[in-house]
Amino acid sequence: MGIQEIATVTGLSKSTVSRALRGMSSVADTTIDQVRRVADELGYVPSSAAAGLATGRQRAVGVVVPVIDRWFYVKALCGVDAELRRAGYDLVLYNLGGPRGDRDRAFRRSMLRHRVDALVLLSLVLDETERAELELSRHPMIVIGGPAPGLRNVGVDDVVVSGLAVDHLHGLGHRDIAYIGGQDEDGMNVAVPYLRRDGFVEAVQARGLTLPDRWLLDGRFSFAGGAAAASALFAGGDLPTAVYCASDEMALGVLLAAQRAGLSVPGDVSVMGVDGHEYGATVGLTTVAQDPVAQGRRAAQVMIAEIDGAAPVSLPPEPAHLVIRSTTGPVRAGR
Amino acid sequence: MGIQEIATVTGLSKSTVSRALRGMSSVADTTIDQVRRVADELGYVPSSAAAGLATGRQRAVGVVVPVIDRWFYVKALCGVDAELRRAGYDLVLYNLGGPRGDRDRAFRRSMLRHRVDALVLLSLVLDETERAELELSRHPMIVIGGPAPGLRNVGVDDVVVSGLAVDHLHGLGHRDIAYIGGQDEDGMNVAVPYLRRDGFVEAVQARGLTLPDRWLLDGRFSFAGGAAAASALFAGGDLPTAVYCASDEMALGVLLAAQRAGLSVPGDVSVMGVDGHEYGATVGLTTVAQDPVAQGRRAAQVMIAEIDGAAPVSLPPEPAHLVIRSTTGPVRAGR
DNA sequence: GTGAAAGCGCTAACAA
DNA sequence: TTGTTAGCGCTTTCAC
Repeated sequence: MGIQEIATVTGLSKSTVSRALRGMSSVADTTIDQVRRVADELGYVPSSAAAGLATGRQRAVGVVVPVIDRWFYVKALCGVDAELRRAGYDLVLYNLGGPRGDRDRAFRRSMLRHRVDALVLLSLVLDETERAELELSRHPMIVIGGPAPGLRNVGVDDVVVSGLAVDHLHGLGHRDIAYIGGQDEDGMNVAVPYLRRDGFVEAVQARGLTLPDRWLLDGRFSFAGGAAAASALFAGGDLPTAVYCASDEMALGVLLAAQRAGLSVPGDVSVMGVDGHEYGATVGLTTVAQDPVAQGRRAAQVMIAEIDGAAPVSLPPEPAHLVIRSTTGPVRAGR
Repeated sequence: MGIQEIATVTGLSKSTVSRALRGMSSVADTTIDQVRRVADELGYVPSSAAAGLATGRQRAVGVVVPVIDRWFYVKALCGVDAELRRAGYDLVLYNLGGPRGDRDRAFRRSMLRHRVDALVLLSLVLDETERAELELSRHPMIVIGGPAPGLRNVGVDDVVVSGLAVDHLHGLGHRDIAYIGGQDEDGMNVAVPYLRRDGFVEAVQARGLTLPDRWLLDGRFSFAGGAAAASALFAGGDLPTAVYCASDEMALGVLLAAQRAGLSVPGDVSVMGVDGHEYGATVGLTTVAQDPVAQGRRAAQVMIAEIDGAAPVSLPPEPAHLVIRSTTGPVRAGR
């Protein structure tokens, strides 16, 4: 049931069996074959605890998420997972469980238990204590999503993202553009919403457009929130000709609200989002797409390299690009 | 940096420190306090590998998913996670990576490495070899979602689910009901789609309704698939008065298709789904809701109990209930 | 209430 | 190419 059994059955020593099992080149091919065969017959299952204890490497990386059920996190998780799987690493998922989750305990209790060799933090903002605690653990770590003080991150440049969106709308002749953003209370990196909004405001002002306060709306980064914000917007007088949403989910909500308000899209109002959510493709939503799966892969690659001793690298922003579909169009003559 | 340091600093023995750290009652309270204080000062972090090796318990459970980015799996994962966190267990995520993922390797390589004490399989159908291999590992295991041969499962009764839907529509006067289902290629338990469809066919026939083949459509369990199937349906002549979808995502697609076809909902056609997807609430989708988070919690509870030696229990079906919103209504007079 | 010592199953020098 | 010998950091009898 352990390496020892195989040793006695084959008449070899534990060490040779261990080496053979790992296919080390210093072992005779015939020996390797024999050991593997016997291992199979015996139904041998390696113990990662023992291996980990002996080597100090767990062959696992931890992924820390503020909450699980958000489009971005799920996609990024997929990417991290794919890369880890390729490299033969296991993935330990640490969910902070939202703002009400007991982060402290989660931190000490598990993440630091030497159970993982590196940490990928999804869009996470840590406070001082948390950072200090993690630093102590000397794990390589990286964050995906918004920038985090003192940690490297892989992610798009959110200011640029908003610039791309405004470019597109402005190019279509839009001068009256509303923004729906806000904060995702359950834990999106607080920086991202600000960056997208600031990028928007900047871009709009750079083009000399006016931006009344009532066109800066809060959609809580959710479908329902986007719908609610847009309903309010559409119910008032003085409509914008375009609505830029800081996420596709909110934009989908805006589309719903427009339909309910009897507004045609893009006839009466153009709508666009950010992300590249699957639903967007089928409803024809124009968006600034990013690739969170690729970001996840990238982060995992970097972590694996550093576990293997590579020097920490700094990372350029990930690409984001405009995907023009059918929810944006030229501003209607007469408006 | 280990238990030994604490021992030398406090002048106690390794064993006492170990006991104190775990708060065992045979240790003097003062000693416990002292040990804990010193541990904190030293920044002690326990090694789960060492503890696992010594005890044979990893305090971790594995969750195996066919793919990650599906609503149901994500929700169930949340539930499992919440319960594990409560109990101080870690969650190791094994993603089979869809049908093209190299399941074999995934199985042997990681899942069985004694890294976890139990396994929660999400909506998974295993082949003989896989089952045999897992059985060998002697882990407690359970599946969430569709029934799986030879394994316990927690999940709704999918035949009943479809019955509830047909009940509702029939009660509104609908006699011409189409069904959109199909298979989710990327790995949903193949049994679930069949059960929902069979439940539908059964219920419809029990009420003496006719069901032409062309009203049994394939929506691939996705938003885009539902939209495509419904577009085809709405483009033909001889419309049903209601469409029952085996998932909310497909139903959302149907809503989109109806809008595009110029059909009013529920005026021209009633639409309903299954699941309880968040988006459904904001668009007003009638559905048969289930609670995958609760199912995840339940599965995790059972696993934890069995790790602690509880006898395997068998589980009653999880509840599912009709949520009537605004996409279903009485069949229009004259139809 | 505490300590000494023997592992848990593997890897990694160091020899041979 | 293979074997010997120590551990990795913790838990757990068994004594005291």
